[in-house]
Amino acid sequence: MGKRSEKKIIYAIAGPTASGKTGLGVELALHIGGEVINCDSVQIYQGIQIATAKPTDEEKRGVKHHLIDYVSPNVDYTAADWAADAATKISEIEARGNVPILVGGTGFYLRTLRQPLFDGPKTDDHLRQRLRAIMKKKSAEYMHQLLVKIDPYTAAKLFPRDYVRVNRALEVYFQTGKTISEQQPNRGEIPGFAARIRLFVLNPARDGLYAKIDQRAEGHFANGLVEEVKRLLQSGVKDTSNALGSHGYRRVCEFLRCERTLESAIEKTQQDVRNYAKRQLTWFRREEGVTWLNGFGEDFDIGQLLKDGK
RNA sequence: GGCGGCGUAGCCAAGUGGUAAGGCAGAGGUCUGCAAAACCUUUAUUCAUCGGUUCAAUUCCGAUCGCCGCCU
Repeated sequence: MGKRSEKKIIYAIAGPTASGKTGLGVELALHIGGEVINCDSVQIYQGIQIATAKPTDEEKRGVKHHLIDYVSPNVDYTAADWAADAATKISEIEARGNVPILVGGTGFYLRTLRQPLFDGPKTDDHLRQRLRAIMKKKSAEYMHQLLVKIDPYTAAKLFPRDYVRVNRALEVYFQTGKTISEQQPNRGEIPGFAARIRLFVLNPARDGLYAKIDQRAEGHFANGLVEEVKRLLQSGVKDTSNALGSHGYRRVCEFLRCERTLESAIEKTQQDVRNYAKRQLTWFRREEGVTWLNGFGEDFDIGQLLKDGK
């Protein structure tokens, strides 16, 4: 049994937003008896629907979907959380004799699954807020100067204004008493299934992709995105949460705070998503073992893909 | 028809008689527990066109074209 399972493939379908991952994933699942594991950092949240392009029941076509709609939007979920949850789902699905299919565009999550993060401390929200407060009074550069004294090696590798990473390095030091640079080499063990992951990345023509993104974002607003955000805020979701910081939501929150017009919220959202799609492509270009699919998901025939892959 | 203003990269826009700020978009990149985040790099042999003055013009002068405003 052991030898047999070593050969089983785990599929992953990634690519920029609006490239047709969802449809292709379902198509593949129907073809080979698969179950989808969501690999999108925002689709994991419950209650945020309209602008996330989560598959509807019709789109799922009876295929089981996991790690979707299952975390409260008040929780700040992380890549490490996802990697652990995804690993569990993979073994559960395979135990059922089905094929796991990872579908989503969060490259960092996927990488975390294949190459675990260093064995570091969980985020300490209190500490993070305190550091952020200091930064607000001083500056990002000030935090970087702090890091220069604590961990010059890491400080040298980071841009002074890249406060997300600078602050994490600071957090790790304050939490453990050891610098992040001395701990980072201690990565978690690569899971046994990692080598069985077969990664496809969709890559449609840029112009067509951008056009689709613009159209999609406009549709989200037309379908009541603003109302959805109002409901979420009323139900107690904080506008500082990761969930409401995502595309569309972030700009609607600004609109509701009267910081921009509705029209500019739409335009800015379109811009955000286009820029994001470009970054996703940059990410996957550096990822190991990618099979590129030059087109939208609907441009490919699964039967043919599987044949070509052999 | 007359008078005035304007014409700088895909867009917005600064500027000076001495050899083109900045922002956005675009492109490329970074990424070890916020990743739909955060950050980095890069983009005009050329300033509507033609001619003149000058050692030197995008900057001054003239003409032409285009746009805007006002007047008749």
